Amino acid sequence: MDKAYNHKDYEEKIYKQWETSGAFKEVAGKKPYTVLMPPPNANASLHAGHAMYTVDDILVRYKRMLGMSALWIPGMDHAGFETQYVYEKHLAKEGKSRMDFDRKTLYTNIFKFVQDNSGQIYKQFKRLGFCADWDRSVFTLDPQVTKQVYETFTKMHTEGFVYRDSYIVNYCTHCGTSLAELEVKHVERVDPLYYIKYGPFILATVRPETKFGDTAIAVHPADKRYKDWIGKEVEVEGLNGKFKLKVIADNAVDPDFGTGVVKVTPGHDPNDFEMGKRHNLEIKQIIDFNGKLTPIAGPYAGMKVKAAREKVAHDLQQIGLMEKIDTNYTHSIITCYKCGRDLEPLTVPNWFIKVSDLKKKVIQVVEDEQVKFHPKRFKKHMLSWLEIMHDWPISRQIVWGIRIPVWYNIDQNPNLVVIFLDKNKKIVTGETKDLLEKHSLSEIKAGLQKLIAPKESVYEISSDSPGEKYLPETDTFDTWFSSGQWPLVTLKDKEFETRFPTDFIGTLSDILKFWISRMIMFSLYLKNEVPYKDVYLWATVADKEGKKMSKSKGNVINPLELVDKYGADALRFSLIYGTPAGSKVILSDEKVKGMRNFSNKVWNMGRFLKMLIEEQGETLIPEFSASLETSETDKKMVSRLAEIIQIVTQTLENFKLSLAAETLYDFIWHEIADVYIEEVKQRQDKKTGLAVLKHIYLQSLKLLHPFMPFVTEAVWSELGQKDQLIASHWPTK
RNA sequence: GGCCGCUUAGCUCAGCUGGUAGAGCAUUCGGUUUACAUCCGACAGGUCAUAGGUUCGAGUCCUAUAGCGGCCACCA
Repeated sequence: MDKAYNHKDYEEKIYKQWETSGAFKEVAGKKPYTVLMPPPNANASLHAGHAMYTVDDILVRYKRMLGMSALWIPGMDHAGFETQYVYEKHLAKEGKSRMDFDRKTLYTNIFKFVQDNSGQIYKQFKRLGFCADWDRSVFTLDPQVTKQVYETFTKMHTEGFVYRDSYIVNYCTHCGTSLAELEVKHVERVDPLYYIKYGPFILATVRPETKFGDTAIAVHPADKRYKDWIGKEVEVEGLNGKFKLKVIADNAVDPDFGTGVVKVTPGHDPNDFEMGKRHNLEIKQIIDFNGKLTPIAGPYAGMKVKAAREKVAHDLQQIGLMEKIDTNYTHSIITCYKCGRDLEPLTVPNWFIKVSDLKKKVIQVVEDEQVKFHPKRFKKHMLSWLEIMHDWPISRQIVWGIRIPVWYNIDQNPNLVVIFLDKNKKIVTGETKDLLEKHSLSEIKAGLQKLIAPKESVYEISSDSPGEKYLPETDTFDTWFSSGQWPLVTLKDKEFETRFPTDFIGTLSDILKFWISRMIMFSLYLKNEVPYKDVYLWATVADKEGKKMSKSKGNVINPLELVDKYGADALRFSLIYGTPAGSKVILSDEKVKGMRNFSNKVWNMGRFLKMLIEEQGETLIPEFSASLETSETDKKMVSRLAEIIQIVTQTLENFKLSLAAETLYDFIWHEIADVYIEEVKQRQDKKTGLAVLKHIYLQSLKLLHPFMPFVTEAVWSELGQKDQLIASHWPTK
């Protein structure tokens, strides 16, 4: 044995041994324990956050040693928007964009791209020692997933949970897609606040260019200044002729902002959109998907939004309708988190899931703790989110994903808006009834990029085309719609009898509401059972300054560099030691180094023990047993071990992994090494002491194994143990 | 504005169902360098944010206040 534990000599070798011996497989006839791995993006590579999967690995190893049929099922997510964006950046380098391809080609290309880049992350997971059953890996675009998603959609449609409606989305006219709440970035900015004359009123707005889309004027119901106007129609002088607007009263209006009067533009503001729903207001689309004003804006049609804003403001000033401009107004705007440009709220027809009935059950199981959260406070988070959870728009205007299985008959729907590449590869946009005069249907089908079907379109649900005269829906499902069914697509049919609900799932708090809530919802809807019993909130990995690691901050640490330097065990222990669930962990070189020292200590204890035994003559050391004549110190250590076993088992059962790790660290280092070994070392006759010491040390290796699998396995075999430590039994006393 | 969390040794943080405080790192001193990329021992360092309350007893429960952080909403 070398003087120091050199992780590079062991990790790869040991991992192979585990894998080829089938140690990661389930075992027939034993009580099942099931953990689902949250699927990382298929084209991603490992970042510090993924290293927190260590928590899952520890539990799986522990339960396996307890004698359960532990199964950790891995997978990968196609990660719709995220992946398509990465691919498009890649395209941009070649001077191309997605507009150069028809839908089908683009999809195929992204598929190839993902395939080339995937697999990397599993290799990296293996370097961290993760003991998942890799043969069971599921990709969210695998046929069985698509099949399940289609079935769910069809069932929900039949039972009235699916509807179409226009929906206001935060649309990036540059990236050509709508963004989810998660993808939106809020930015503080100073913009001019225009006070413009509006009929009898003066109102403040930062967006004068949207006035062509106004369909009401609103005031607060309790505002005395405007009380008499409520319900009346007023005539407003515009830049495009006069028009009449109704004055409505709505609580959403802040009487203290500006003059207390606001213009309502349901087509281009989320707040106004909601107000429009409450008051049944007309939606006028005055900005198109290219970020240009539509013909409704009259002389301003075709102008880009920003230019139009300046021109409108200027023109209003010219004709004396501009009261004043506050140039010092700070407000928060939403921007695209990818390209940084301002987002445009636009309405598009969207597919929705009605959640009010579905979420009731979810609230109940969370309240009853059929699903438990660790730490507990996230139960409250979840409940408060569920309360405000609104209907779920499930369609995304991107290619990379599972297509919504809907088809439109062209004879029945003459007004489908179609964007396609004609046979000369030129983009053509228009409505089917016009397009079909110049183009054949097959030409449209071949070059199809996007289809926008008006809300009242007639459609059929089917995975394949129902006939010749059909065009497909081009929207894909929200990624959460498929990953929300993760528990249902990872298990095999018969496993629902034995492994469902699964036992445990680990996650980060930021996707608790997007992912965890939806999995529970789908699971209750389709199986009438919760998907798992315990939800563990991983700590977020932060840098030395305590800031969350993110690419944009440039403070990411590649965990593999730390593995190279200090070993997988050291990194794993750093993430667990001193890190309760739901907290944050500061990953610094010093900490990992400190933990490397611990793994080295464990190694040297084993090495020293072996030396002492060989010195005494191996055959002369008695077997450890309860009847062995031992000294007081030996006895004390044996009972101390029993206590430690109890504490570690208990803390693991309660998901207090950090306490378990700290207990082991202290016991092994400061009780066994510092005190007990030192004492045995001094003895004249070491034989009995060594028997006890060996026993205690080996039992401790078992306890430590889930946390530091490599060094424990290495030293275990160096001490002549024949069977693998990973397959040994968890000590009970 | 709403909700949640945090505030404990110089730093990073543990402290479960209440019984008058712990670890790691750093610092200082000593030892070892024939288990240990070192390691061991020791000293020092905290009125547990503040103010009330419940209790025989509170870092631990309750209320209020302050500072910090997070999430959500609003921002026309």
